[in-house]
Amino acid sequence: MADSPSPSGSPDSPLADADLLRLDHQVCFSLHAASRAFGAVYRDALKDLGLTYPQYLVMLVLWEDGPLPVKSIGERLRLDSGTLSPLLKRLEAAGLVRRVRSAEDERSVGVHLTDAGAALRERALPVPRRMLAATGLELSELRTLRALLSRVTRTLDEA
Amino acid sequence: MADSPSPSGSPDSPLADADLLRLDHQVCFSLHAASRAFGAVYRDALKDLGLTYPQYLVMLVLWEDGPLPVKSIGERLRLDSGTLSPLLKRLEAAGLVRRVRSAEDERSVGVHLTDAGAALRERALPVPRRMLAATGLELSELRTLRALLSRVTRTLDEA
DNA sequence: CGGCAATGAGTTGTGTGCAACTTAGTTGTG
DNA sequence: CACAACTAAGTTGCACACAACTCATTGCCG
Repeated sequence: MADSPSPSGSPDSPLADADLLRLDHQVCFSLHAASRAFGAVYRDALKDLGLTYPQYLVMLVLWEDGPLPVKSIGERLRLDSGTLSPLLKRLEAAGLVRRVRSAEDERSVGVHLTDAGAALRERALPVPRRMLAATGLELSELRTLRALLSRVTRTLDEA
Repeated sequence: MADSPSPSGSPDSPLADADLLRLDHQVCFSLHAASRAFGAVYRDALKDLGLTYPQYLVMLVLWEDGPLPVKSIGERLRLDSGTLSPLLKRLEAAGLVRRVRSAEDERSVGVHLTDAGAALRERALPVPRRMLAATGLELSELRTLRALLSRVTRTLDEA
């Protein structure tokens, strides 16, 4: 993963196919690898709470915005029911969440925090600081990273 | 995913826990989401080749550096044998790869491209350009992104 | 009103990703 | 040489992630 500068001339000149190929798979692989590296550190940080990283993301959404239908959680986290249904079932089995069929629209299921689920927030508070420290990035770099990633995701989703 | 600026004052001042929490999960979630968004576009681009994205990464390594033991592939892709063994078995079943037990060290298994595996490279060549275009990023931004991600991964792996 | 497309959740099947373990082969040390 | 420590692959079990599907409910349109 060393920084191998392109062999082809000046900074932003048109690149040869071979260089493009290398840059592409460096970027995509870096993304893939970074995502999994984060996962590993989160796994460790969340071990005591009994949460996986995707479960933690769902809890974050619920801690911030109270009871939500499965659909809305899926929109925020970019996840479909095929992923969320079993995940929420596990959170319910762990006693952190309740699922309530909506009265107005019986297709919809609202996800509510239990007392235990709400209480877990306190124990989760130190996690972000620990994660940010583990990245070793400056705040400005984090913001750059977030902005680039958000933009890429938006663009890719349109295609 | 809107850019919600921190409510707490100046650019890089110490942030409150609540802001940190938000920034943390914005960064980590962005990474997670971007990785999956890439996966979706790759899935489409690789459909015709009959490869998944992780399988494509393995093929890229083999196309670049010829026959390699499973161990080396794992080091480059940051994957362990638990992931690689079944993946390689599928590539072998697809006729793209052969696994050969090493004679010098019988613990080691070398992964070799078959003729079909080597030939597949031609059909994979247009994929990177298509992916880079789909990101909508400038070359300089791609380089920034790659550099940041590589650094974060390295730092996280040390922890 | 009746029927039919659209919607929300859930299920099934495949493919990662990783921890924990097993198996077989190798190396270092007394 | 013997034997413990180590190493490379593979296996097992669990939890995503997503495509493709089912099922029930809702909304719309003639």
